[in-house]
Amino acid sequence: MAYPKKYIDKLRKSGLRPTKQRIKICEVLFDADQTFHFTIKELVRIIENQANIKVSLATVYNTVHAFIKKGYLKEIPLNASQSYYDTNISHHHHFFDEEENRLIDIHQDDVDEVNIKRTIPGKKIKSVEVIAKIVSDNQSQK
Amino acid sequence: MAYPKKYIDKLRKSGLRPTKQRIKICEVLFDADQTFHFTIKELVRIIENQANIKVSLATVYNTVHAFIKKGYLKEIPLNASQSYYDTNISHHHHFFDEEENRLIDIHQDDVDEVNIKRTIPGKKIKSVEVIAKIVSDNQSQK
DNA sequence: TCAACAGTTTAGAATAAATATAATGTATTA
DNA sequence: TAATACATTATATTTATTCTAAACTGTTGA
Repeated sequence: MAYPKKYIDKLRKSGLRPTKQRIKICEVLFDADQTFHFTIKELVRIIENQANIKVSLATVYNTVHAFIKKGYLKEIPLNASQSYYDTNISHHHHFFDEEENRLIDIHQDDVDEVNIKRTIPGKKIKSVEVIAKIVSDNQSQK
Repeated sequence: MAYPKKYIDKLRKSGLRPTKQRIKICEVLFDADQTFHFTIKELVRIIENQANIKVSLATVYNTVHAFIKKGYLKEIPLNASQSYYDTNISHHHHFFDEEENRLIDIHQDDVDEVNIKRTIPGKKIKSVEVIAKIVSDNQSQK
């Protein structure tokens, strides 16, 4: 019952009741000293490794999606076989290393503001994401 | 045997032998007067509707992936349940309308060049894609 | 031209991510 | 604290994608 208030609030605001499993998910996601990228499977594995709480895949999916809807997490647009999520919800972009299946943050300061001149009637822009795919640079410029 | 030479070449350069099925795939993809976006299922359906050739999913997957590897098609980075491909391989970007599951091209001229100041040692940038998610703009600014 | 080979097609099976289901359990409220 | 509404879970389902192996076809060279 001594759940951290900040996580109870986060869950409530996301339309979820604070439960043992969900609090644990919050701890893993939001206690970290750095933001990080994860897949659902990885998140389940982290929880299993650092707590004696059993959390089902379904609960993790539901909770993560509720947080995304609320804006506490972001999904990273990528054509990978699994979905990747990000605890860093600030405006930033990504490198994706296809050879190592690895995501690397690009800070907002490292990319000029992306200014889209075209508009679509009746629609507004919700988000703008830059994905830069990187590969090994074997032949350096001779 | 009267297959168009341009498609025989395209297939050969992609490491594939020209076959009836693959030529048909080429015709659907590259004869169109406009570039377009598609999923594998849609492509199979188009072929079935406009030809009396039976093409299996596996053949379409293999051929599309060979073309992507060669650079004749592009995969669009998106977290949709299916993969979306693009016959427009020129440098351009996309709106993705999540409400209607619809992709819209943004011409290169409509976005300032994305200049990434950060580099990753040993890696080079292979591609840079901008995805702008759009949603209905109901409450116009009052 | 045609036999032999290497590569191709296909239906169906396998895989895997994501979602749905329904029985059991738990937080909330009055 | 009882009743209710919501959660959790294991399991089943769905769906995209990849794999497989048998039948088929384009290619090569004699």
